[in-house]
Parts: sequence; structure tokens; C-alpha cells
Amino acid sequence: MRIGDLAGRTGASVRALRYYEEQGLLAADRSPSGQRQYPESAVERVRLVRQLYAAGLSSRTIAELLPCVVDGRATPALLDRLAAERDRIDTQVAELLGTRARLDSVITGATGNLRTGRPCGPRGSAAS
Amino acid sequence: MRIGDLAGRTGASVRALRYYEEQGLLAADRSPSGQRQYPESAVERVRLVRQLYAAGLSSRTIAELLPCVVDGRATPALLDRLAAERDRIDTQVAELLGTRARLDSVITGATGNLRTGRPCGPRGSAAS
DNA sequence: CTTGCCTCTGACGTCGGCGTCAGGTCCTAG
DNA sequence: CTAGGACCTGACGCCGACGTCAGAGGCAAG
Repeated sequence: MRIGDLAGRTGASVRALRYYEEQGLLAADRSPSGQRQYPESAVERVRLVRQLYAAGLSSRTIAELLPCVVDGRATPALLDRLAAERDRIDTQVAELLGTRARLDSVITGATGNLRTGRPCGPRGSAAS
Repeated sequence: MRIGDLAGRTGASVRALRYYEEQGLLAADRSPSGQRQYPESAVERVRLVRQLYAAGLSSRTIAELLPCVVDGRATPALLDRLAAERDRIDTQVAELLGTRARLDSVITGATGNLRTGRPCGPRGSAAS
């Protein structure tokens, strides 16, 4: 598979795929003329990489953890890193849920205000 | 309260607080000599702003939504924006939970491998 | 009055994940 | 053979949320 095809099938840009390779996240064979050749498995690999990016991991961190995630090859140190990232994600989810709840209560409250036409306090409606 | 105190009480840097003001997220009175003076409520305001940053909102978006979140002053357009951000957060939480589950299964599987000393496939242990 | 920390404005630096442009090569269809 | 797309390697640009430095004032203590 050539780079344009892989881009089309993953949603990543051609530039991004070259960048992933540069960061050691995605290997590519080369045709005699130097063009990159990807196996089918590259599609899944790219999706994994993008998922990890979306979870807030840096290129460097992803590069460190990929062998472990892909091959199951782990050292105690890598397992610690993995667990640390997992815990970070937990924390982030908790914060996001808090923020979500806050936004939602604002939406609910403000929607009610629009209907009733009266102002309100920041925490729903507890003023005298 | 002066800017250094506010920084100390919120965990934000002095530079960040000036930046928030520049972006219209945090108002400050000025002493005759030009120094910023913050009321107690600024502490809560800064925490709110940082919470929204942490949820992935940009300065511009926060500036648009703050009047609504703080005062309950909403227009239909602002409510749409709020709901859109809430939905984006929902999506992001779902992705994070998926990633978390993946990392966790890797951790579980790899920890077992370390104990048993045998390799494994990427999805737990389904190979022959 | 002076010392030393806090604060001010303005402006450039940084970092990561790419976008984009330049200049050249490759390959497939007609 | 030729044209036009896809591909290559640099290398600079970008953007947002600050960090950091420079140079100049404020302010409470001794």
C-alpha cells in the first residue's frame, strides 16, 4: 500500500504519516525507487497511534509504549509508564465529567431562564 | 489581592494571569500606581477558567461562554455553543475510556506474561 | 534613604503536531 | 513518448498558552 492510500484509509494526512515515521511510530518498507510501502497492518497501527495522540500522549511517550502495546513486550518500567498514563487518563476523565456537569447545569438553568424570563444565580437558583 | 497572591492561591503563574486578562477572561482593578487588584471572587474565576482550558476550550471560546456560565446570561446561540462543547466533552470522554480500557488490558496481559514468562498476542491471549 | 522584593509593559522564545511550499523523481494511462 | 498525478526530501510557517528576559517603576522594613 502506498502512502496516499494509507492516508485515505486512516484519515491521517500524508504529512502526518511521514511525521509518524520520523518519530518512530510507523515503519515503512521502501520500493527500489524509495517510495514507502505499507502492509495492511499499518492501517490499524495508524489508528492506534492516533488514539494515543487523542488521549494526550506525546510522540515520545507513544514511541516508548508502542512495543509494549503492540507486541505485549513489557518491562516493569514500561508497565509503570503504562499505569501512569492510565491513571492520568482516569484523572482527566474525572475532570471532564466535572466540567461537563457544570456546563450541563448552566444549560439547564439558562434554558429555564429563557423560558421564564428571569435571571438567576450561578448555581441554579438559590437566591432569596 | 495582588497578582502574586492570586497566583499563589490558584496555582496559575503570574504570566498566565496577565494572559487571561489580555484574553478578556479575568478583569482587574488597578491601584493608582497601576498595579492589579483582585477581589476574592477572582480565585474562583481563575479556577473556572483553568477548568475550561483543561477541558480543551480555547481562550476565544471561554471568553464567549464565560458571561453565560458566570451570570447565567444566555442567548440561544450561546446555549448552542455550550451544548456543542458538552457534546464534544462526551465524545472525548468516550474515546478516553476506550483508550484507558486498551491500556488496562495491555497492563493486565503483560503483567501476566511477566509472571508466566511467555509472550502473547496483542489482544490478550487468543493465539494457538 | 536605601535595600530588596513585587509589579509593570513590551516583546521575543518555545514546543508539538503538523501545513505548506520548493524543486526534483516516479509511474501509469493514453 | 508524454503528460499529469503521486511521491520524495528538506525546510520554513503556524498557532496557542504561556516562559522568559529587559528595563523601569512601586512599596514596606530597617
